[in-house]
Amino acid sequence: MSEITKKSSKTAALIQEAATNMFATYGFDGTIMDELAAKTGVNKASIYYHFGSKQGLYEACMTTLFSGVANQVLAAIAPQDSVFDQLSAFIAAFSQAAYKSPNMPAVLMREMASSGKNMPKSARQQMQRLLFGLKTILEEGERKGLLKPIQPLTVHMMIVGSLSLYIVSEPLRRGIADAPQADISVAEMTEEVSNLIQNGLKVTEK
Amino acid sequence: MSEITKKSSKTAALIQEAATNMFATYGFDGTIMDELAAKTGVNKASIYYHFGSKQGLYEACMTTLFSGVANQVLAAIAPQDSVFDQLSAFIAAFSQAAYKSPNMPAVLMREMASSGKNMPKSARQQMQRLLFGLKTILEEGERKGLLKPIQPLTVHMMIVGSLSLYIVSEPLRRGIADAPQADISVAEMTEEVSNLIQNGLKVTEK
Amino acid sequence: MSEITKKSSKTAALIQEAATNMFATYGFDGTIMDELAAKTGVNKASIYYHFGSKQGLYEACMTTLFSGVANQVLAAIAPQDSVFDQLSAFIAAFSQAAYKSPNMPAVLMREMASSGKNMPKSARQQMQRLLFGLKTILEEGERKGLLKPIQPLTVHMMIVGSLSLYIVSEPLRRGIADAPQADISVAEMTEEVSNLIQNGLKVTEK
Amino acid sequence: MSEITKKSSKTAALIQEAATNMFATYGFDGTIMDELAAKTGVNKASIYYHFGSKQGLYEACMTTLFSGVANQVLAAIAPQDSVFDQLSAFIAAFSQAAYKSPNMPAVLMREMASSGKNMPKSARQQMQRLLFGLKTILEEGERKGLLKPIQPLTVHMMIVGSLSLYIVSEPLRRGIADAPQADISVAEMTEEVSNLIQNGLKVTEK
DNA sequence: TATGAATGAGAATTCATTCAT
DNA sequence: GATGAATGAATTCTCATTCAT
Repeated sequence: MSEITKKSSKTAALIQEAATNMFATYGFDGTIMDELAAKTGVNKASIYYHFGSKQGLYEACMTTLFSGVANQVLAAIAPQDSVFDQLSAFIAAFSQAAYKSPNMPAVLMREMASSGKNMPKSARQQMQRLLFGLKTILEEGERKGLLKPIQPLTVHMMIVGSLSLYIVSEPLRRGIADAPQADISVAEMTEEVSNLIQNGLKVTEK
Repeated sequence: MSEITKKSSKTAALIQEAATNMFATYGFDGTIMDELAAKTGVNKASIYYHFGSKQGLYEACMTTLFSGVANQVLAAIAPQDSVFDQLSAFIAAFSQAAYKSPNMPAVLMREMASSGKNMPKSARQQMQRLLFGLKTILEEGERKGLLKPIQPLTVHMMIVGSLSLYIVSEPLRRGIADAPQADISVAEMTEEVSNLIQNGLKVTEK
Repeated sequence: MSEITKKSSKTAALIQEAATNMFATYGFDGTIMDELAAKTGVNKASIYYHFGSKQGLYEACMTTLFSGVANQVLAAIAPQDSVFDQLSAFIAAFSQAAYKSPNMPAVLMREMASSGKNMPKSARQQMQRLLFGLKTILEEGERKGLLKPIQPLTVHMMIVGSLSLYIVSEPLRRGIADAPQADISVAEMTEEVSNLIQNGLKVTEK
Repeated sequence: MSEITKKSSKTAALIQEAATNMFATYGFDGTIMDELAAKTGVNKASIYYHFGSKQGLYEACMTTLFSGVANQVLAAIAPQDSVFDQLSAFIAAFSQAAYKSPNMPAVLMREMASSGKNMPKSARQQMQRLLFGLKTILEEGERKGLLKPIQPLTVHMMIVGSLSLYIVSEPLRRGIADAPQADISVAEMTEEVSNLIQNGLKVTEK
């Protein structure tokens, strides 16, 4: 709907998947339509037939990508009862979603860096859904006297920022980390982030 | 010498400053030499005279950008005595550096997203210096029984990731945050991050 | 049969009408099959089904267009007795035909400008019929001592050129004419052309 | 000035000349930038460097073309004293200008056919200058009782339309004219047009 | 140092046409 | 007859880089 006229077809899906990878890896400007065509074995004109333009293709990719992540995370917190389980589930689900689809954090960081210049509204709204979910958890925790008051956005940025950065930097890290062996798995890192945030937020009764 | 042939001059400085902005805003591929020339009023050939190539210009920009940040942060923790003060200073200094030069987090996120494809070694080393500084603090804290054991990289990612994301997303945020009034200042957010991390890491004697 | 394979049908007629407009407005090269399809609501492949190719479509359009005009003009002079009435009728009929179907003069001028590159033979023959009709009138007038001798082609060009130019330039004229109020109706202009030509050709007895 | 930034250089002149020919011969849409580059031996990018876009190039060509013609014609009538000599000179000069630069009538007819869609304002103004010159002549003749009253636009169309059509159709004519030998020279045709118009306009004292 | 001009190698987009259903 | 999908071959335009002055 709107201008993103995604005509269903295997070809379109094939293109979109490959394009999402390329956009995540090389960015919008670094992604080359010829290469996408070559990579998918699809004629360049077909890409334009299905998506209208590079921008249109990008928007289709972003919308699908971010709605997928938002759905996964929100689905993961729904069945949880306690505030801490919800927080745990939120972080774990986001981490898993990002890890399984590392395109998302890559694209997210790039878009953030350019103030979302190319980001379609629909993709932005998915991020809003996530933030809203987190906000609900934090407010409930605060109301019940379990969590210290804090700006949801701060927590959101800490979760999304740290995990995205970590996952995205996996290839690069071997060069920055002081020692390769110091590298830890995403699971471990997620665990640490989750603990740190929960410890940091927990109301400590004296 | 190396490859970064920065012949000092007012022109070169002018170019580099504008280029840093453009690289941060549009990325390496999205930055166009013609536009840089137009924006600075400098002849395109002059840019090549001063920096050799787009890549050379980029590296000069990155090196300056990141060494500045690393120097600031490390200078800020040096005079601190207690582990907590050092941690505090680290976070505050990084936040201030990023806030004063928002090009840095933008470039950082972009580079992370593309696995540091265009990042010169010298710029990477500056990031390593930062991580090493943080590691030193955390290890000392752990040795003294003040901090829980944690991977320095985790903390690094939380600090750098959350603050970078926050600062960089300032323009975009009005669209993502659920309510504009929920937007908080960088100082407040930094404070919250600092508290949360210190609370989360502090060893709690029962 | 020939090359103009016009399979009659409502669809074909619809296409041809819209195509004639587009060819007249944008020229052969400027007319785009996709746009024609969009404008008519007909599937692009259908156009090819009915007309074989863009060139085939063009030829069908041209033939219809020019034979219509030639028939109208020749039918108008047939019932006239005097040479002057015939000349009058010729000019008036051409003017009316061109006015009712301004596609014709537009296409005519374009084709002339490109040496009739795309013009099918059948359409050219219609123009020849017109010229032959005019020639017959002029020769008869000359034989009877009523008209000065002149090349029929000269008169033909004056009639066709001036009226075509005038009719076709109606939209543009508001910009060229020195004053909008100077703009006159096609009928008036035709009248003036007719008078001027007849006055100019009339043998003046002393 | 304006957007038509014609950076002076031999190359630019070379390009513009060849482009004018191509635009006249093939029309705007039919003119291919690659061919122009090949024809001139100039790199394609140079064309864009000098003229910015195909449209920009077109506008530069049109402006030069039409101002040349207007200048020639107006210069030719200036030294004439009598109204009839001025009229004669106008027609002869336009004919010669069109004959020497047959690009002009071709382009003119094409532009008229598309309502001047691509015609820059500056080129239109040149045509206005011409029309204004003719108007001045006709009004003076009328005031002196030498010429019948007539709309200047009618005469303008007869002159420009007939001569343009004639000159432009030279190649095509062999196919339309009833007999090749009936073809007459531009000079003869111009003479006939000139006589016809002057005879037709002359006030005949009884 | 500075600059106007030039260019090779792309890169996005278009368009007439075809084909399977 | 009709249609969605596909495609090869252009075609316009871009961009980093170079060069002569």
